[in-house]
Amino acid sequence: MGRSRRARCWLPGRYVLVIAEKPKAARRIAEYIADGSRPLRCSMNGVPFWVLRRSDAYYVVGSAAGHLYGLTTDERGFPVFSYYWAPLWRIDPGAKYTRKYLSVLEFLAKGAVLFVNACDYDIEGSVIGFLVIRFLGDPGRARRVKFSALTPSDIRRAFSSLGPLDWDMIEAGLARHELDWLWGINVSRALMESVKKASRRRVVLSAGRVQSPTLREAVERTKRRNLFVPLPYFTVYVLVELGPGARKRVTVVTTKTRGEALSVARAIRARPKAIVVSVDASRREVPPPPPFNLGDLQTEASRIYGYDPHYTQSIAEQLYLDGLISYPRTNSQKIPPTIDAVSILRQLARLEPYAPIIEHILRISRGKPRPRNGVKDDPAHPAIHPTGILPGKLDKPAKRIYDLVVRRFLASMMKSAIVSRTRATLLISNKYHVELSGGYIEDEGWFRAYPFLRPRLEELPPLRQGTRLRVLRAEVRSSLQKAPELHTKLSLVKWMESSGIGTEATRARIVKLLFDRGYLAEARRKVYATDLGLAVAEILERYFPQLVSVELTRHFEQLLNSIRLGRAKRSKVVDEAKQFLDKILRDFRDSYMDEAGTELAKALGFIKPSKKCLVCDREAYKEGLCRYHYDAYRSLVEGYEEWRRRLDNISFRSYVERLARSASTGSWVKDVARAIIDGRLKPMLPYE
DNA sequence: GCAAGGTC
Repeated sequence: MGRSRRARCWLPGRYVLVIAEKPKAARRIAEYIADGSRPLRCSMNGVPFWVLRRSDAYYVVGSAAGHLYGLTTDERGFPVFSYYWAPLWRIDPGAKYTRKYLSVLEFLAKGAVLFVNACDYDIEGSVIGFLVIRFLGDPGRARRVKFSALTPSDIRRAFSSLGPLDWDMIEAGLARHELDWLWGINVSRALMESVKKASRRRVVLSAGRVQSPTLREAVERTKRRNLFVPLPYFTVYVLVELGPGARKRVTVVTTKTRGEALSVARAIRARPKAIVVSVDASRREVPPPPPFNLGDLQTEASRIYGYDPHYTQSIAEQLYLDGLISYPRTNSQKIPPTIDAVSILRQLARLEPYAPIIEHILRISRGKPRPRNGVKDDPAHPAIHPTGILPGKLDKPAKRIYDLVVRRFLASMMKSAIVSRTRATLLISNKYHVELSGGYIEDEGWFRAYPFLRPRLEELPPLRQGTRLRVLRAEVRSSLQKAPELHTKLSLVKWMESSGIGTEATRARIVKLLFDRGYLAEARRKVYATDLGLAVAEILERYFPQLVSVELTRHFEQLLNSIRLGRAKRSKVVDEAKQFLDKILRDFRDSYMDEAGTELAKALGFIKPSKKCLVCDREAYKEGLCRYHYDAYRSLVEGYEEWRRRLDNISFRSYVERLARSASTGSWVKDVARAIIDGRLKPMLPYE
C-alpha cells in the first residue's frame, strides 16, 4: 500500500460526537463505522480525533484517556461527607496528561448535536463517558453504544442500535466511586490525625477497600513466618544400583521420631536388596499454553526473569504505547478470528530468531494458523499479542517482555509437545515401596517457540519387572520442617486476584503503594510487613474491621448490582454508608483515637516506648516482651514438648540452640532463642 | 494528603 497524503482536517458544522475511552479505541471505532471512505484523522495539542460520514450525517469520534474527572473535597478533617467531581488534572498530579484530552473534548462538544458514549461497556466506561457528557455536553441529547469487543462486526452492530444513556449502570458506577472515596479518605484521615494528635508529627497513612485487605494478608504471612517453630523429622534414604554405573538416591520413608527411622534403616541394612515390581511407560501430549493475559505475563516474567508484577506491567504498557503489542490490561487468553494472525506472522518473520519457527507454523497449519485459546475472557480486549510492527532498539527488559509475548503467541499456534515418562516401583527389603520416575521429550512441539516451560527430565536406565537390584547404603537424615512462605509481590497480586479485589489495571499498583507507604518491605524478593504495616493492620482490624476484609468488596458488589438492576437508589446506598461511617468514625475519635495514635506513633519511632522489650526496641507488653516477641516466646515454649518426643528427650538448652541456628526458625522466635542463650531472657519453665 | 478506578 502506498503512502497517501493526509487530507486536510476540517470540522463540519453539526455532527454526532462519539466519545471513546481511549485513543486506540476511538481510531478503530471511526474506521469501522465510516461509510465508504476512510475517516479523516485530525489532532489538537497532540490529541487525535476522527471525522467521518455515516448514513448522511457527520460523526466526530473523540477520546477520553480513562477517567477525566475525579472526586475531591474542600473540607479538612474527618468525618468528611461532602465531595464533588472535578477535572482529574487539577486534583491528581499524576494525571496532568488528561488536561489536553479534556480540552479537546470541550472544543468538540460545542458543535455536537448528539453525544454518544462509546466507552468500554462496563461500569467505569459508563461513568467516564457520562461525566464528559454531563460537564461538557448535554445528557438530554445523549446515547449509549454497547459493544463487547473492538471488532468491526460488534461495533457496527452496536452503532446500528444506539440506546438511551444507561442510567442504572452510571448510577452504580458513581456509587462505586463515592463509596470508595468515603471509606478510603475518612479512614486514611482518621489514621493520620490520630498520629498527629499523639505525636504532633505529620505522616501520610492510608487505608482502603483493596489496599487494606491486601496489607492484612501480607501481615498474616509475616506473623506466621516470624513465629514459626520448625519440628524435626527423619528421612530414610537408600542408594540403589539401577544398572552398571547408575546409582540413585531414593527416599524410602519419612518419620516423626528418630527411633522409627533408625529401625527402618536397620531393617534395610539387614536385607540390602530391591526388586522392580512394576514399570509403566506413558506418553503424554502437552498442549500449547494459551496466549498471555496480564496475570500470566506477570507470572512468567517473575518466574523467568525475577521481574515484579508492577515492573512487568509498566514495560508492557510502554510496548503497547509504542504499538508493538496489543492492549496489556486484559484478562483474556483468547485471540478472536478477527485478528489476522497470518499477517502478524509474516511481519514477525523478518525478525531473525522467529523466522524458522514462523516458517514451521505456516507449514504445519498449511498457511492457516489458529491460536489455541484459553478459558479466561475479557469483555473489552483480546489476549496480549504482538501487533506485527517491528521493534527498533529496545532495552534489555523491554526486549525480554516483547520476546515473551511473541513466543507465547507463536507457541499457541503450534502442536502439542510429546513427553515420554517412565515410572518404576521398587520393593526394598521386601517391605518398602518406592517410586522412581524419569522421562524424555519425544517431540519438542511448541517448546521450540516457548522453551521456558520445557520440563527438565532425567532419563531412567532401562528397568524390567522382576529385576533384582542391590541396595548399596541406607541412611537416616534428620531435617527440620520448612518454614511457611512469605508472599512475593507476584503471589500477593495473585492473592488479590483470587480474592476478587482490585482489577487487572490496579492490583500491581496497589501492592507498590503499600511499599511506598512503608507498610511492606522486601528482602530477597520476599515481602514482609514492617512495624508500621503491622501496626496499621492491627489498628484497622480493631477499629475498622470491615475495611480489612475482602467481604467489603462483596458487599459493595451486591449494592452496586442492586443499583444496576434498578432495585436500589444510589442516594440511599451512599447515605447509609455515610451514616455507618459517621458512627464508627465518631466512636473512633471519641474513644480510641489516642490509643491508636500512640500505637502508630510508636511503630513510626515518633514516641519512645515507656518500657523496652527485653529482646528489641519495641514497647514491652507482657513478661518484659513486646507483643511479637511475647508470642514468639510462647511458640518456642509450646514447641519444646513435641521436640522432646521426636528427639528422645533433647534438653531445653539444645532445643533452643538448634532453633537459633536453623534457617527455618521464624525471626522473632530466633530473637527469643538467642536472648535465652546469652542470658538476657530467663525462661520460666518447668523443664530446667 | 488521603481511595480505587481508568489510561497517556
